[in-house]
Amino acid sequence: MYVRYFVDQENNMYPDCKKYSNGTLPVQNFPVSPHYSNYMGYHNMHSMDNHGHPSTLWENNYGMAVEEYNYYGPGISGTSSPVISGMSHEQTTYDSHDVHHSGSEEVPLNMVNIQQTSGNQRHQPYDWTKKAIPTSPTAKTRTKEKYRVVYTDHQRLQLEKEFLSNRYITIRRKSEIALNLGLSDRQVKIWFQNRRAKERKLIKKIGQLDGNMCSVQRDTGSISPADMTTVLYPQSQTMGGLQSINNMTQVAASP
DNA sequence: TTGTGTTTTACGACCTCC
DNA sequence: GGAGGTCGTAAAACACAA
Repeated sequence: MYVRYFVDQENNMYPDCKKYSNGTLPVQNFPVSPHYSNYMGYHNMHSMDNHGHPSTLWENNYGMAVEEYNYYGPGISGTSSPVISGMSHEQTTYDSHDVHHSGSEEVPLNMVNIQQTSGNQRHQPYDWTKKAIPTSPTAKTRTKEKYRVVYTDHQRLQLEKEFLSNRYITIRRKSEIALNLGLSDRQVKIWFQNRRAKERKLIKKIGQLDGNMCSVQRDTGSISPADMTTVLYPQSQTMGGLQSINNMTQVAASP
């Protein structure tokens, strides 16, 4: 559904190299749209109270997530990225121990083991819990007390890996990643949205700095996401870690 | 330490599609 | 009508120079 929409949209939107000056992505070979009419929403998003105990700050207001999906495409076929060549969805590893279970409840990683991430201990565990937390389940907006967690390096790294594999995530993969990383489906979805926006921003910036983007496409006929990834992240083939990704993006973003 | 610029989550508005 | 998309933006988190 939406996939075809974007294929069409992007085909129409970016018939030529102007797409880059618009800061948008090149056309991708997206899979045929998955059937996800049964998709009912995202999983519970848990939070913790001031004592570090899980609480359902944002309870699922949209019903239970449906675990069964009729069909899902094989992901982005024909877009095997050289950046992560050989890494399929199945090969993208997630550490099961990263999902912390408290009783029967699954607690988002970033709210549980921040202290475990990135030995530099840049993030202080539970710092966010020290701030005012809406006491009402309905107080989920940011109007008064903005609610924003900082994802762990591991979460971001895995999301980056997935993004390098597929710019657009299928319902199944979204659920899998959400489960494995202890995030909600909604968080994964929004992360991908923000990540695409970030890439468009980078592309736009690069396009402004270097008008060669048009010539790149002209020379290659069309530029694949993998090619674009190589342009954006020339050092990322080793996937040495999130820090390298961050450095690369910062380099790409810097004038 | 502080001020400032950048990046990262999260959301609302609006869109298209089915 | 509900899904997810982009776009713009708020605000927290972060980086870094002074």
